[in-house]
Amino acid sequence: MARQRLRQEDIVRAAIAFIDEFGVQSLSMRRLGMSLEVEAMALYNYVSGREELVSLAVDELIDDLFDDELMQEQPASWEAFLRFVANAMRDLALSHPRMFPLMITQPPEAPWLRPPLRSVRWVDYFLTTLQDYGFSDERTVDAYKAFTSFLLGHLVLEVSAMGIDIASEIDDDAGGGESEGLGDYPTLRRLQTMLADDHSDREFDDGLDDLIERIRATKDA
Amino acid sequence: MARQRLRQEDIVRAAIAFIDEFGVQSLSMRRLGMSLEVEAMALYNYVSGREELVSLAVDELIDDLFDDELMQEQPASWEAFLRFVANAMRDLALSHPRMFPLMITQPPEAPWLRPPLRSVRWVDYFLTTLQDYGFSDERTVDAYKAFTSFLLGHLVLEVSAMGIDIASEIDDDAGGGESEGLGDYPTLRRLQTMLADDHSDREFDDGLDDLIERIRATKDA
DNA sequence: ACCTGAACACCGTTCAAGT
DNA sequence: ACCTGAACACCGTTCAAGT
Repeated sequence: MARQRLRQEDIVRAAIAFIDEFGVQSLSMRRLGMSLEVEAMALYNYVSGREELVSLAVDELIDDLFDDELMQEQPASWEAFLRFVANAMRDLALSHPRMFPLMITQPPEAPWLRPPLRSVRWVDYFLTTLQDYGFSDERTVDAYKAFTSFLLGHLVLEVSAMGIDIASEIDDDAGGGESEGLGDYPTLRRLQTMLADDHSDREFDDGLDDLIERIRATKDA
Repeated sequence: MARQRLRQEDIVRAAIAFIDEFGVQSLSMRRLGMSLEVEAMALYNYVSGREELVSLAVDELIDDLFDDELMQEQPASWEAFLRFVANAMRDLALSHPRMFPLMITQPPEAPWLRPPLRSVRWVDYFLTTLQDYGFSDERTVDAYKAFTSFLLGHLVLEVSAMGIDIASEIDDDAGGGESEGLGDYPTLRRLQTMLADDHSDREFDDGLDDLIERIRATKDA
């Protein structure tokens, strides 16, 4: 049969593709094996089990982001750096909406690694860069905390608004069922279209501007 | 045997207790049945399946928060209201750390319901209250978006820092394994203790103060 | 009306056996 | 060294049967 040797990375990438398409709940060792034209049990030569596989999938995505986007060029300022990281992470979240909940939900390597920046390599790079731009230790840590908290809040909301059901592969009732039974909630009914208006891009940029403004204000205080 | 009749609410509360203790991944219909001294298959008379059960568990917690905390008294100002809701939600998240990821990860009733305020009743009440304090339509919606995004960011991070593994019931390697292999990351190593310092309470309060300040600044603009 | 027990089609994972 | 096939202990869910 001239079967090619499996490699852990191929398995992990297949898992990411599978989760992107069908959701984690649908990922089984047997089905993933099928997609790789191998018996499920062969996967155990490369990963210790399903749990580790999911964890590796998350790590892979985070590492990709680091390698592809960041090591390229040095940004011109710390503001540009924050914008760059924020937008790269946002692109990642929006292009893998079924993976993103796992990124923030899997336990990080250490409790002081805050999602979605969840690897020592990443966080060290982030902190070092800020320090290179003259941030003190205190301000570096403050900025890291404010930045992660901002990023997380926005991205979870954006992904959630995509209506992805991380649990099932089929949406029973897709589409924007509008004002179903909102009769008892007049305020909600009146504001509904404003709430549904999607200004994610602008909200994200404005929030980021705000954050940068606040960091700037305390940077040299 | 004088078996008591099951009720859906008892099943849902048992599911919450089970998830709190062991995590969602450990919840099975058979095990939950055992904890209620009933065969698993009896549960299907009250819930359509495991998926609905988890969804009901999330709703139950959100409803509890609404009933227990909010309907009590009218707060003295919109600032007091926001603080009240924020702290109530934070208490809920911290006392059910294994449920919280489900609250933000389950698809909401409508995509414009932003977690963790994920019920029409809740959101209508929130919006109505702000309007009672003189917020215009635009400012109400802006405040709602800023508030949910703030709350989500902070709470996800706090829960994540608790190191809860939503996937498994046993932590292989619990405890604060400190500076394992941080040799290649000097910045991280130096800032590690500052990062690990838990100032969640202060960060939350400061962030909330900030948010309220920003909302105040635009309220009558 | 509600619960049970057996059954079905799946899981994750182990392990002896093949090559 | 790596993959397979059978096996084990579990799942969620259906359904006929009991009471």
